[in-house]
Amino acid sequence: MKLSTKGRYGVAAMYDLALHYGQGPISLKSVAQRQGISEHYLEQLMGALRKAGYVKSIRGSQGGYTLTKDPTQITVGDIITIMEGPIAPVDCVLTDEAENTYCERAGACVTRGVWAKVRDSINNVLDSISLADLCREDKKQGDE
Amino acid sequence: MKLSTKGRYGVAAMYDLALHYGQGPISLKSVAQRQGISEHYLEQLMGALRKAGYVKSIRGSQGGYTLTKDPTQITVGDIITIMEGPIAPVDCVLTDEAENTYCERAGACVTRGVWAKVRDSINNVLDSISLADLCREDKKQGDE
DNA sequence: AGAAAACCTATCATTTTACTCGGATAAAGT
DNA sequence: ACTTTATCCGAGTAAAATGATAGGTTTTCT
Repeated sequence: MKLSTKGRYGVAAMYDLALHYGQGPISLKSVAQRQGISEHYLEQLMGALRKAGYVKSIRGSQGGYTLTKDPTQITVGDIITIMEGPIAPVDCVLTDEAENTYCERAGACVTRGVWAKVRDSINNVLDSISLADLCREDKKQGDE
Repeated sequence: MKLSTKGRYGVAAMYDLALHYGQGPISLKSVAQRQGISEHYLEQLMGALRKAGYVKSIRGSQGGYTLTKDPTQITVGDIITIMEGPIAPVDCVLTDEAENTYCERAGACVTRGVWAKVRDSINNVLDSISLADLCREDKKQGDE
């Protein structure tokens, strides 16, 4: 039940972009340095976020990335879903309809209910936290 | 964020043992057949559960496994923890003290709070469901 | 004795992970 | 125009994890 670096790096990078929201394009080089991530690897991850429409890229010198939406409108759950696919502890609860595709036991499976509850509780947490929330948290720590 | 088969098989097997609790030793062969698991692989998994004290084994003909505690006293969280190690989306929240071991950024890391919340919400769900709960669920479905 | 079962160690094919490498393309400043 | 700074794109790759399988030993019941 571990998150891969894709998810962690994705959230770290998006959080970094949120901290600089409104300051023009931010280069991946600077993001990678601040967050301690391989720049080249991060490039690949940002491609996914760009295709999903969460970030916009500006090529060329002085280029970089910016969020396409306000940090209040992007949740940690959004990012994780893009980076790692739908959150689900087992494939048979990927969607509410996936039931029969993955398990012939179908409705008779009592453990399936457990995994669905786990999925929902994870999603509740992740969807309730926006990038803006993280930025607020950062500011609070800086004040101390 | 997927559970491995270790966790799933472990819960399935323990659930099977719970259904037969009080009926003497249950052979892994029968468990494996009912749950659709490789018998030989399941053997390895049961070793971990035995060492952790959740099951007792009786060797020889007519032997098998039994739970060491009442199904009400064993939670899904117990089993998953044995099979997959402590539940935590990232290593820096394995324990509340793991902070500094895994991340020099330590207290300044705002995402760490997110992972701790996810960890707690998963554990809340898993620790709240006992094997007895699953058996009750099974009976309910049988009645329909 | 013979069968059934747990127990133990080793090996292995496949997949996933977390990268690296090498370039192509694009825009800005000089 | 040229250089620099970026994003963009596809391939390759070493290491680890996963999900087993293989083959044998020991124990106990009938």
